[in-house]
Amino acid sequence: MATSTAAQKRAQAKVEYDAFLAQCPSRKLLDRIADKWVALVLAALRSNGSHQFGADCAGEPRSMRYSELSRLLAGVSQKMLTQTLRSLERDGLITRTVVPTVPVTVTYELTGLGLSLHQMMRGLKDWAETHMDDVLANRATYDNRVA
Amino acid sequence: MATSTAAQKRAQAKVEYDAFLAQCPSRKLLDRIADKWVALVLAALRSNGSHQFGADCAGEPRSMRYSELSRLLAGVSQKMLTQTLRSLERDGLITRTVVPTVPVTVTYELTGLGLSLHQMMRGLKDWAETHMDDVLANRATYDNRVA
DNA sequence: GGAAGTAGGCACCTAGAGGTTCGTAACGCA
DNA sequence: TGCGTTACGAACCTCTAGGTGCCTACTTCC
Repeated sequence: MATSTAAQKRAQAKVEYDAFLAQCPSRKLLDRIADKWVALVLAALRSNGSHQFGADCAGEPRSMRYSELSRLLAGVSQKMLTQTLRSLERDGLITRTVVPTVPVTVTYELTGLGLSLHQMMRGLKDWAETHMDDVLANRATYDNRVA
Repeated sequence: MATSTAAQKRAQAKVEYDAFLAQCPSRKLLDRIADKWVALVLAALRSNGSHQFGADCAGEPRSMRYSELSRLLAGVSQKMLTQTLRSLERDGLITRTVVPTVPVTVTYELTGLGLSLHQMMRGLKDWAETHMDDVLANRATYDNRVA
């Protein structure tokens, strides 16, 4: 039943392309850091209590408690914080250590890998801060032209 | 009615933090490049027909036709391709030029801004390629410990 | 003359990201 | 005695990014 050749070839190409994407490391990385809170957690663990996204980074990575992170990233729900921390730990980007005090204390800290990732994110941040205004300006004029 | 102080203060902090996030340029950039096809389109416009994510970039940015992109990024639906291209054009990252031949021809090309963004993305890609294996290895051992 | 290409628009549908709420167990504090 | 904290787990709910399918006019190839 070689009904359609062109359509079938497209479908074939699509499958192959999807397979290619599924194993592309860059894509995996994008999926990782695009999680809403990942970047924030990374930045927080690198900071010392300030809210600014990357305006600190002076000194070595800090270890932080769950509740401390929760307060710092005020917008995060407890569920998402837990989920994000777990996934980061799973990927070896942070370490989780439990101290059995009376109310259990859990601290999180960046690993070397996490640190290097955050380093990379700073490059991203730099680009954002230097070019994002242009982007927004372009967007505004575009919208005006259309509207 | 100062019923609850602690809970209210948390709510307050959350609102402020959300407002802070809403205007954070880094976050806007992340939202931008995390769109499923943005990175692929950028890479495609920078390539010359190869599928490899960034394995080319030899030479100046190419201009590409809609159908050409559609074939190259085999997995993308027409809707998403159109949508992605429009939003990229809106942000001044690519240009769209219509040539009124008999079947209208539309070509897309990277702008300087788009080019610099792609440059930044390459840094991301480099990180991915050097460190992603570690991440995946960590993930595997973590999963084994738990399961 | 039907299939295919050219560049999309429009409407509907679904899976999953992320949020909300509730509960825990043991303790401090007013 | 009842709220607050510590670090979550489980159920439930919502919203939207992204996918699918169908449509257009016009043309050209087999």
